[in-house]
Amino acid sequence: MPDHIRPPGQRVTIYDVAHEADVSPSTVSRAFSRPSRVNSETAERIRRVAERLGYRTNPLARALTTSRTQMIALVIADITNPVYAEIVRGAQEVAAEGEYTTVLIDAQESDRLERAAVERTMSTVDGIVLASSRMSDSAIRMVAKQRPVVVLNRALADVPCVVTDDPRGVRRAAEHLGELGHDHITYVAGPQASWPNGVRWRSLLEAGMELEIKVRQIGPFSPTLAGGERAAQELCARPATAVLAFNDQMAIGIIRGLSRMGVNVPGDVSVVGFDNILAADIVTPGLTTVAAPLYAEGSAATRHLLTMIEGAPGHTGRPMVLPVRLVVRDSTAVRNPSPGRARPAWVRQRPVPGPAAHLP
Amino acid sequence: MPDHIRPPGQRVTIYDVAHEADVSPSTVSRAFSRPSRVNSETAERIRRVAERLGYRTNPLARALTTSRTQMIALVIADITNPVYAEIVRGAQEVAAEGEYTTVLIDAQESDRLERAAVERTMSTVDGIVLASSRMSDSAIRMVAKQRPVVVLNRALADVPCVVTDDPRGVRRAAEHLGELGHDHITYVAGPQASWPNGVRWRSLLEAGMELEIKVRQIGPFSPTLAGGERAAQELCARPATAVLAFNDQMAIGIIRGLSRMGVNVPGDVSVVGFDNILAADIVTPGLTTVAAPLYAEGSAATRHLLTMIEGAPGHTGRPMVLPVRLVVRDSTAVRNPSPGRARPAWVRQRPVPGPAAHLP
DNA sequence: GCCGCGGCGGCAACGGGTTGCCATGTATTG
DNA sequence: CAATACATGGCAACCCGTTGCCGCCGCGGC
Repeated sequence: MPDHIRPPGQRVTIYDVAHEADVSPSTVSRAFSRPSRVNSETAERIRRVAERLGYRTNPLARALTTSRTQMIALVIADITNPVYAEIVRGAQEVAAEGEYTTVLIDAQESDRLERAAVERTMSTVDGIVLASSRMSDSAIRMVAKQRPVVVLNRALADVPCVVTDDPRGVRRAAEHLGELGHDHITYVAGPQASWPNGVRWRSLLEAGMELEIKVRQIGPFSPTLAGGERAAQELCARPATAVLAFNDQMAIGIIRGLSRMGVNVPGDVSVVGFDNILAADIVTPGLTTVAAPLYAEGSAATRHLLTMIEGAPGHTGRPMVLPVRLVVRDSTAVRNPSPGRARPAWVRQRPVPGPAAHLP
Repeated sequence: MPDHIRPPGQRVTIYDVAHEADVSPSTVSRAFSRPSRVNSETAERIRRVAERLGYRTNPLARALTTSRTQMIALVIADITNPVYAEIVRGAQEVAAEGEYTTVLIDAQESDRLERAAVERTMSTVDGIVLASSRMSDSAIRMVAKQRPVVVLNRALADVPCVVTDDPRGVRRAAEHLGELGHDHITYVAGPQASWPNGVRWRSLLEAGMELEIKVRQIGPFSPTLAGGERAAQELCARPATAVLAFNDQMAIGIIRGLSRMGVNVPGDVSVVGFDNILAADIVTPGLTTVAAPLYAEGSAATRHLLTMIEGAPGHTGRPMVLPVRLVVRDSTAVRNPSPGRARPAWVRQRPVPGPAAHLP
């Protein structure tokens, strides 16, 4: 029982410890932050007193002078989107190793909210990982000027970036569809503020050139199940036999929307997604999709961020590119032969709008 | 162009603004934190100068004296679990209204990690929402002694709590299964550290009593797809016609596991889940499940937390209970009649272990 | 015996705001 | 016109650690 009276609910400070251990506050401070700078016996005594009093160093006060909070921010575009879960895990793992706390910020797919949140948080963290940022390039650079920043899923000059090899993923998807006999691929676009959205479309354009597959784009749609279902409606008006969706959630929405309208996947339409989220495996039919190394994305970005925080210059040359792979499941199949017709067989002259038009 | 030379990369402080606006630092401080305390013209001038210089108040420095950081922590058990997404959204909404920043902490289903993270973060936030905490009661109380805390999905004396009406949800599920002719329900347990897990089991026991339905429990299993698949294996060894799973992810795992072994859902076995995650709607067959008002959970808990932070006494009497509802989809059906047999028809004498034992 | 050096601990300034208290100056009231 | 009240702004202490610098002490070398 400490004879020193501690008012309850009051934090214990180095001054309390110093008083109790009969040393100066600076010695207490050093006992924790620079143990080599103080006699080991004294340090031990201080540590024991601190323990007894329940002393915890106040990170805010420490940060005020050192301007290091041992916290990093991880900003994700949409917590509702399961892709981020694995990215978060990867980031947390690395951060924890380096004794950093990760604070997660959900931008809710909003440029404005993201900026506001970053603005507020910036000064309390040592660095920031922007995963799929919806902010403008200039806004990102502004942030990067004030704090170490690593950008994920987006390439940007002068700021360290980690991206996945989407062009290769798109290429593999296009090859796969081509091999199945498809000569036309419709890209269902996601948010225009999303950088990979542009990359994927351009990659598809390019792959289409080389593989002699025609491509077109519809959208943009919201990158959600609902967005996919809306896309399905539009697909009915402008039919296709092969669809590449911006992400898995949209792809699943498309499959559902199409099925509801009596279109068979993969019989009538093949659908490919992006990300390989868990649901891609549980939906019927299983979704063929381009899988990204999500965990690795999170950990790579964070590792890079930590080295920057430790003083290394941000490697701003080329973005770090992580490999992807095509996971083939049951949502893609050989093209439904529709001899002599430009349009696929399932298209009725007047596509029935709205839900539930099951074929007999 | 300010004539005052600002060294680049250096933060602008109230002293800079004070110098430029020709007032004392305290006046600048008040101009922001207590505008009524300073002449409105002066305040306006100060604000303009601050704007011009790009001044931002340093939240750490402010917190040092006020011990208010305008941040709250939201600790979730597992970011991989989609239920938390909506909870997070609800919490963020309310927090944002009150000008608070939400920092998310993922406990990764680990008591130890959760404690460590809370320990580290506690002193930098004004309050904490513990959503599905895996910590011990005493650990939670310890935290609650130092900071305002609201606990979600768990009831605990002396700490404000928000819970869902699981007993009623279980009761509704049992009634539903009973009406379909099931006289035996197997509960597939989730993590033992999860408080709702115990509640759900006990509620099922009770409902079984009243409705004259036999109940039993298997598990615990991990509350994931994989956990559900393992449970499916065990269900083969100890067959059942009706299953209530701890959550949707497990329920979906069970459906998949059973189908892989040739068991039909809902033909042979009815499955009910908990939470009504998005995937419950996209899995085949659609999952019958007990839906919780996730968004409301997050917002209610946070609202309560904010009032506590503003000084209101935490309402620790009875936990706040939110209503649930049963969402009936296709994973439940009339019990497969298996006349004169104690065991359901699909059980072979020696259940085939391992995957893929499709019936002809 | 004197000097230099290394180990250790204290002093005091600092980081960036916040706030209690007081000194003005002006408006209100009797 | 004196007395009082209020609006406004400055001074200085404080929040809690961190760190540059200095002084003290003991030891070894010349």
